[in-house]
Amino acid sequence: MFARIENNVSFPKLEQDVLQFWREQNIYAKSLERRQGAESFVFFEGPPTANGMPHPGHCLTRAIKDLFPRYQTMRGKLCTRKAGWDTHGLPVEVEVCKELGIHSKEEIEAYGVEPFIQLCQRSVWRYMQEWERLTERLGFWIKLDEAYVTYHQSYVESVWWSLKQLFDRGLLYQGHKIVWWWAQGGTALSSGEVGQGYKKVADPSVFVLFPLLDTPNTALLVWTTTPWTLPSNQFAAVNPDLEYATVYDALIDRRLIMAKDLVEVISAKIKRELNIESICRGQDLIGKRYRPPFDYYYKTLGEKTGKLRDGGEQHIAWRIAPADFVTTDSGSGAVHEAPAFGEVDFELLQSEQARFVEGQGPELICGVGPNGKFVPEISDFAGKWIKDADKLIVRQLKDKGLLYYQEQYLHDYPFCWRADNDPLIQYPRKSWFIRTTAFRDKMLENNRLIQWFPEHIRDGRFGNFLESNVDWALSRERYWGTPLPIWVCDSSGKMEAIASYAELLDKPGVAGTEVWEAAKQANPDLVDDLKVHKPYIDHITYDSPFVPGARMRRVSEVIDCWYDSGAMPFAQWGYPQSGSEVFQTQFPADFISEALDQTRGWFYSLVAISTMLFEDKPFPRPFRNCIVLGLMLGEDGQKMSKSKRNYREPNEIFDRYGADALRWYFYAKQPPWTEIRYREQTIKDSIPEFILRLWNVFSFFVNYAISDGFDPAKELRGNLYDLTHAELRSAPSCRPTTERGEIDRWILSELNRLAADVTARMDAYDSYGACQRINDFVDGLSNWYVRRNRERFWSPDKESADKLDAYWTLYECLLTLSKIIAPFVPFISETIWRRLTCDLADRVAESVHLTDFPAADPAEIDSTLSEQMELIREIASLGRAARMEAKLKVRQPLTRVTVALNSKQHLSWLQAHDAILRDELNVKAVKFIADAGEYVTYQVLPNFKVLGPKVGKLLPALKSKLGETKGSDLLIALQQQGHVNVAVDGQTIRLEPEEIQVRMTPKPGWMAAQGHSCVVVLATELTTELIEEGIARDIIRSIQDTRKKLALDYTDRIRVYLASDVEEIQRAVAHWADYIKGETLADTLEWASIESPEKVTCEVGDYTIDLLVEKSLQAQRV
RNA sequence: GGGCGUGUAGCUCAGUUGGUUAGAGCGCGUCGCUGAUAACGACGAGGUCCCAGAUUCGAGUUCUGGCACGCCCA
Repeated sequence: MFARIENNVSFPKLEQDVLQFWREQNIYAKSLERRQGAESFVFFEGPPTANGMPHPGHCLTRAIKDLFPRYQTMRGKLCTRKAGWDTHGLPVEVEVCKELGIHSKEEIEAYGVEPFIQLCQRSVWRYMQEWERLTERLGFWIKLDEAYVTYHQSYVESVWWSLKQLFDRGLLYQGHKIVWWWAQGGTALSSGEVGQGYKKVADPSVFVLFPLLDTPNTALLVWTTTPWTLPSNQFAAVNPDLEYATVYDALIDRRLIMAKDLVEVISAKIKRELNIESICRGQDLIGKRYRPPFDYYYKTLGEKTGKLRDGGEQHIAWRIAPADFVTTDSGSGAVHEAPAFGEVDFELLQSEQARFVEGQGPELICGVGPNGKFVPEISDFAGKWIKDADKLIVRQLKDKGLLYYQEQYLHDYPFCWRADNDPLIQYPRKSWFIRTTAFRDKMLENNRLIQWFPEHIRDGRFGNFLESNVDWALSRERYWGTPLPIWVCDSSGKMEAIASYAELLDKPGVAGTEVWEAAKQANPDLVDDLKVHKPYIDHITYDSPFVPGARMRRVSEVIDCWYDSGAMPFAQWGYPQSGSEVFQTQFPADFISEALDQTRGWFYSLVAISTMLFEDKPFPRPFRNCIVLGLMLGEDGQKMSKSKRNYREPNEIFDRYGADALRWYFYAKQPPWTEIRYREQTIKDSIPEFILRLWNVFSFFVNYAISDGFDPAKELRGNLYDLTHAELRSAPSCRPTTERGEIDRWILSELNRLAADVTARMDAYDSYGACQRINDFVDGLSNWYVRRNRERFWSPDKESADKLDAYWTLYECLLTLSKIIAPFVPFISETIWRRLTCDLADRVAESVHLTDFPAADPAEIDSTLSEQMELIREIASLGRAARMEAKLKVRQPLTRVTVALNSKQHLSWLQAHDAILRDELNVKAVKFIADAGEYVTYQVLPNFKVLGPKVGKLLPALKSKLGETKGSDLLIALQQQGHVNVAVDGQTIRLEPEEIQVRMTPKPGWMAAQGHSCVVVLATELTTELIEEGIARDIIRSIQDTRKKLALDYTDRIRVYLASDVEEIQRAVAHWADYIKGETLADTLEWASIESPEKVTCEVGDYTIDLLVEKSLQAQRV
């Protein structure tokens, strides 16, 4: 027998019980065992960093990540889910620095790299427990105890192996990267740090003359805001698509070239007329040589030329180059290029280099040292701090007659966030790169095969990013990260890559391992994985294979931690040192999901690495389907922020509303890729809207089943497991669907349609659509099936086939539904399943998560019945609307409603089911009519979708023509002839029945409501009899209300005393006494004068009546 | 400055290939039910679909140009 449902259900409490059950019975492990040998559904976990508290955004990611693996597991796939943790990188170092109260690299070095990385290693687990607790509490099933960890030796070695592949294939190279550089601190800053330090400052803005070599007395007018970069000038850039003017400046007797659109602006600045002499396109200026303002480099390299790739020869520098970033927003339309001090400028250098034969093109010129002071070659300013040199440089320009105009320029410029008087400069640093550009087309090709949700990511954000791919700057001059596994010969500079620690130890003459050994001896608790990290790994050297007597030493850098996470498809298994077999079966992933910010992060690193390493695989894209989650905002629509407290902590949400409420909110309130506003109220709402509604149906079933002794366990026979329809049929009293009543067949049909629809949508990764269908079904189950069938459950005949049908039908609905919703709301579904099967515990799946996802049985689906039921629900709804309009409450019986139908399709079915409408609308009769000319006017409209393509421009004319014709005449003609001819603009159009649509409008004077497929008309006249019956029902309602206020049990019998002088009421009571007594379980119904303080006064129609209700003694004896 | 996205009811959001009454939930209002009861149901009001042009017989939906907001990159 089922256990009674407690009155005050607490979902968080239920969830705790479920969690305990899952833990004790290892349900997750069993769900995997059950699928051993089955086809895989591969899921990759994008590793989070556990050095910060998890917040609601992480809950969303983890909820989505849980949904599809659970679903696919129930669908029969084997979906192992290996957790992972991202542990390297700058954020970890920053956290540790904060604790130590230090900032710069010097301070880290002073503190000691060895203790520093030991702190880093411990710091990454700081919030581990919170993460694990949240993961479990949310119901995210993943193997936490087998998690991959990016600092583990096996993981690092996998990464090394992959880098060695790239190195050996010539894809890993050293080059320059322009970084934001803090000269005083001697370190590069991350973009996040740079973003923190912008200030508004005034810098010099100078217009400088670059005299052209081959055009006499003519100079290019060049603009810059950083005079200190002029000595390092290599090019001048113009936009080839802009128009440039040659103007004559009489005052200095020179011709100047500048953007045509800026002539006026500049003329206004210098306050004199500039006459345009000629105009050309920027394209025509490309290649012209000029003399730079300073000749520190020009004097040796100025005449140097190099061979071009496509033949010919050209000067390597100091000529005009094309650049589309040049605009006419400010300046002169020509820009000075010092590639050392700007990223776009550096790119320009690279594209120039690319035009030359290897080794013949321009080299980077950098006249400033890492300390921000000029190098000795810049003899006039050597040793000067760059900003201090600005003035001197401008003065020199003036002396040389090259300064055309100078002003102050107000703009935002980044400063160091730790020392806010130190300006940052863009500065070239040696860096390691991966030649990803060589794989651009392959990556694009792979990208095209990925299913992105939403779709626009593919050609939008991600596709664009790939299109404009630049080589991956891999190295970081930091401490806590995967060391770059490259050793350099200290004599020849030749290099090789190492794939594992063992390989390193096998090298001839290896030395330096004692540093690690000593550390381990001093502190045996030291994690062994640290031996492949800085500083220990840096001490390991070996004999150079290139130069006898020389040694190989590791380069100092670590790598970008995005490379770590992008390597997870193989590194999580330690491949290829171990895990080859499992890697083969677990690549690529069927499904991954992260938020939008991972587009250029994890999604890119996965695609890039897999494309480069697994070219030979038939399927080198690392994942097939990817849901890109929207960003989550706080309650106020702003970014979530701890300090603003604009969101409630996940743990509090779990305690107040439960994990299911949160999950349902994530899945059912919006598609996952939209921006989500995290609102506590909306999370709370998912309880009454869905979870509680479902629970009420379940509780209704259980409580009645208990009182009626309906006990499936006693009847079910044979092999049971899933309690599918077929298994339920083993019970003798469980009749075939075809033998059950129509409403049972209807809800079972809906149930099977639901299973089919949810399967289709989930297979297409449309979780939002799936939830909408589930919601619709639960609504129909609760507000139509249960409501329409309550009386069947109350029926006193416990053995009647009809009553048993009702029980079996509702039982099946709840069982199947619990399986369908299991991936979404795993807790309540588990509770419902287990309580519905409590007496079958050893004969069926112990957990709903160990069942198969319900398969729809097409034989159970009756789509005609669905349509019919929908229609009758629409009619009932329209009838209520009409009553509302007429201010006739449902308690007042009426003689008749008339339903005018658009189509006769379901007429006979409706006629056979008028009892439902009589009951729902409280009327004595329902009349269906096809020709409702008496009540409505017909308006005939073209069927636009069909006629649009057929008649095109005539459509508006046809529409008004149809409007002029009397609708009912047209319809009759159509019915009689099968078609109708309409003359429009001199043409005759033959209309078929399906080419028109009919709209009915109630005629004035009737109480009617109009829907899509019918009009419902109310007969509003009231007879004495109807009024009396209405009064009786009012009285019943009042008595029931009083019963409730007296807290009577629903089986208690009562005595009722009434007092009223109104004749109508007295007549009504006399007439309907038995009915009233029956409905209210009253033994007696007497007129009396009531003096008791218990007396209640009720409104009945236009009058009032006094009532006294007493519990009947007789009843107490029963 | 560039790329991408978003803009629909008081709020949160749907709206599939263009088709003529633009939907849901919450909130609000009115009413009902009282044997699912610390529940439940019905009905209603509420919309210049950001703006302006264009394409089309027809645009919330397609195109162009704005505006606002967000994210990423510079």
